[in-house]
Amino acid sequence: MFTVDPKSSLPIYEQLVAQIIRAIARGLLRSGEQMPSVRELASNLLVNPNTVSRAYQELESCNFIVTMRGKGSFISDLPLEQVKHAAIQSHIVTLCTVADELSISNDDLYQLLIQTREDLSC
Amino acid sequence: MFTVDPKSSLPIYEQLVAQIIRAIARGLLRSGEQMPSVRELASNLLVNPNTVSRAYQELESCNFIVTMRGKGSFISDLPLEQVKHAAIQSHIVTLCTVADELSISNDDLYQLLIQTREDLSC
DNA sequence: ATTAGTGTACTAATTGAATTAATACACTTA
DNA sequence: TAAGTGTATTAATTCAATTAGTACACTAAT
Repeated sequence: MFTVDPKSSLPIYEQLVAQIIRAIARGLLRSGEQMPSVRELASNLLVNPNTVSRAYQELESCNFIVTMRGKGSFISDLPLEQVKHAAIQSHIVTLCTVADELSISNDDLYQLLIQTREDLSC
Repeated sequence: MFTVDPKSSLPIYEQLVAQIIRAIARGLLRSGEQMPSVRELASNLLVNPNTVSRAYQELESCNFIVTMRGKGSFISDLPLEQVKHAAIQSHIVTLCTVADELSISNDDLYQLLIQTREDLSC
């Protein structure tokens, strides 16, 4: 279900986080569904269980999953929109901070955003 | 004119970059004006000339200043708006990339932006 | 109680990037 | 030629990030 490249400069646990978020956003993983156990996934991917645990902790800190010691990790049942907004918030704060420092207006910011998204989708 | 804290976790050259950008955005440094030389500023701040040079290079890569070997570094004469947009572009790309991954719409993004900027100005 | 399953705390090794400095070089102008 | 400018190169150092080994803690079923 998931794959990992140990040679990538992107940390293994980040690779996992990205894949799992994508799977949730696409509806491949649904609310309440149980994730593979830390040891099981670690064994499949040939990495240390702590590495998978780290990924799960990142996901839990963004409320994408809920984890219960002794039971397992489960896809969160919070509204997906809410979770996604929380997940992107830090990036927005960063952008706004820089925009403030440079005195860039909201309108300018929005124009740049629209343009950039169009460019990225090509 | 500028100050620096060697004990800060923020690198010295980043501290300099931030201060100089702020000074330009506020009009304290004007188009065409010559910056202090690398050695002079380094000597004032008690840091290595390369550290100042690094800051100047960052600024030049964002087109805030123009630098000429043997002559000195000068505040860019590009339109300020253009320079500011270039300076914020990388943050926008990051945000858009994450938004794509989470399938967040432009409208949602804009709402979050507006809200965050209001919150920050309090 | 025991067992097998779950996640996690703690520690330590290792790597690797980031930062800064020393030094020597290259260019410009007077 | 001299004194000023920025910069390339190298290396030392620090420091955070990543990962793994191991032992612990919790849950549920038997």
